[in-house]
Amino acid sequence: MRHVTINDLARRLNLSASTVSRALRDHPDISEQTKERVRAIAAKTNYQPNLIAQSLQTRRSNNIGVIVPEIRNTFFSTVISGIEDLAYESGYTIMVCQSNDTVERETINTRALAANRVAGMLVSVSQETADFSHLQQVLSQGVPIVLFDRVVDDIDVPKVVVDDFNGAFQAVTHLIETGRKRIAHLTSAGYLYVAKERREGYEAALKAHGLPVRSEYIIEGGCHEEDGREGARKLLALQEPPDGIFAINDPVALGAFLYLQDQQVDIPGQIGLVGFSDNPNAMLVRPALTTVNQPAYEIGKTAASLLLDILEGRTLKNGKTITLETRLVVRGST
Amino acid sequence: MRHVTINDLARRLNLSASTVSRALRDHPDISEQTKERVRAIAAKTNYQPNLIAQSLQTRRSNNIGVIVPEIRNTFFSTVISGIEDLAYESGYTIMVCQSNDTVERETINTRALAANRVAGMLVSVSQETADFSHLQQVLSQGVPIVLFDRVVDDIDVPKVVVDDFNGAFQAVTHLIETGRKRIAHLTSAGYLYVAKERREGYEAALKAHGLPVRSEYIIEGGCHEEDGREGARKLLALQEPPDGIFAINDPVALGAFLYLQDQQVDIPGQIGLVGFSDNPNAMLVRPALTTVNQPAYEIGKTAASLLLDILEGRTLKNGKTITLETRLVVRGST
DNA sequence: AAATGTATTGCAAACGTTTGCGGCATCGTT
DNA sequence: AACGATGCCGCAAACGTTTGCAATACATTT
Repeated sequence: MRHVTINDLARRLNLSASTVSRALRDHPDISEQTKERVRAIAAKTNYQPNLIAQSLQTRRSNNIGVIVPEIRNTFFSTVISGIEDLAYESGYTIMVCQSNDTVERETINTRALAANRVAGMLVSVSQETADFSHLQQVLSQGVPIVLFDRVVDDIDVPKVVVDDFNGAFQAVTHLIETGRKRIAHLTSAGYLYVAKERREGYEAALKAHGLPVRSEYIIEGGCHEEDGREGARKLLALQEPPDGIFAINDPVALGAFLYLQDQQVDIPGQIGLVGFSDNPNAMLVRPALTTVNQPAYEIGKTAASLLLDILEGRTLKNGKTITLETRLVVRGST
Repeated sequence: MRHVTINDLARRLNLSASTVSRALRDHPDISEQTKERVRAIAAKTNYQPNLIAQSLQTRRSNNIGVIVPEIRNTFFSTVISGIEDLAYESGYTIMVCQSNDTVERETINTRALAANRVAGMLVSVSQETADFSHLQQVLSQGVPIVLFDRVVDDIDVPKVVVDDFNGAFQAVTHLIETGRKRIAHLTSAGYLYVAKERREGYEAALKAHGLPVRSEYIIEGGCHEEDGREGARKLLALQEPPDGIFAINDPVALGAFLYLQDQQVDIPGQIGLVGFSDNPNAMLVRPALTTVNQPAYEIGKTAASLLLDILEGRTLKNGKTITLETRLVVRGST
């Protein structure tokens, strides 16, 4: 009813703990015969090395921390899936925290992970995060960080992002090329890098086609479905409603979609709609949602592999940024 | 550039490590004055207790392991969300693993978590799992387990499930009451408890209304969207296709939905369709999918609270089963 | 004045590993 | 026969904590 230790094995075999330890790690100093004996009894008693003790001794850990705004949200859960798959292959375990999009909880999470002495962290910052001292503190303790998706500029670590600007540019260009002239943007309040990039892509596309950037067409809200509903409501209430909407992500786009549908607005006839992420459920609505594909699983794998490179000493911990390609997926909503 | 330890603090204050330790945990033996000094320098140097060392010493850990078939899959990610929220409140961190529905990886995961000396485990078994020795082994090491959703009968631990039988019974009854007589069931091959229960609910509802259980109407496949497509294809190919379909879960139902729609089948006119889980995207299709609501977030919270009860000694670790209610949500697909 | 009590601190062992170093056979070499 | 080399193993310290016990200083009581 208790975990069997290396000392238990040593006692049963009349050996010292050090010999058992070395035998288990196949040290050349130990004779093949005793190695056999040790392995046999280890298997028989279901011995499992205490990674806690091991970590303490070797000062290295085999788990990595992950912080995301929220675990439900299929984008992030898919990223986590990618992270876990790669971590698993490399013998790491992941500790997952969610910030619920508050800096406060994000800060507590970083502390908890640091206290747990994770080997490194993968984080996607909260919507509120404007100050990065909690991340700097982690770095100053020698714990490497890799940021993904929700990255921040002012911190020199590797980052994995998609080409948000270009994705947005393509999306809005597509709306324009299909004949829309009054194009609105549903974005999020806060300091999000992705929001900034996508908004700039939106504005650049308008300008590139000689269209004005109209502030009443830019609605700042949150990142969830209800924010999309709310944004669509505001847009419809304008005296000159838009004929195209580019949403910061698919949940927001779907919220807008459902609201517009409720209001008997014809999509794509009256208003064309484009999302961002290519969540699986973007294909479910009718007309299906045009969106920008963002390879969530790949992002997770890439971020994890970047971190593992650092942990295994294959690379430095400084800020190269990997930008994954986005791809416009045209469907019925435009 | 390294973690500051209790000894560092002791040295800087000309105190012993024990005094610092006691001061930090507010032990009455220590004078208020030195407590202040210790707290001050701890804050200033950003001291964080090494939980690894602490765990080793106290032989207790503050992280709990979670194993699910797959993290993407909104049902499980929502459950994890619930688990994390509750764990966070109680000062625990979660280590998340996915089995990808194989026993092999599930077994390795349990080992890894056990080696990490988690305080307890929350697991939803894989589709393949028929042998539970890996779970028994964990239990025999004194590590409590709580099963959720994908539970197994032959193991005496607390479990959190929904009333699968009844949910299925309601769903099929609803199909019958809306006039269908040839009702098919898309289920999964394997040993899944939930599959068994739902299938029994399906059969019981048929019998209760004097309808025959026809084996050609029961398609065993997997749990994903593509399995739903495939199942629907097989059903349509029958010389007497069904007029109602009850799917084991929403992904499968949506796969069937999309296939039927492709084939110009009228839903609900020609075939009525019911899913299980009430994923958010069940509302997105048109007609919206009738489904059985399964409170994923609640399941996570409940399972976590059960485990925490055990960990904090508020209850025993034996097998009470908590059954959460299911609720039929009638929408356009029936 | 001695004894007792109280407040505050330190010593040292322990948790389960890993690892440098030294010890002791056994063996082959000269 | 003496020597060094080699093979195999154990001692002990260390990782960063916690905690029982002892130690010290001072105040209080009889």
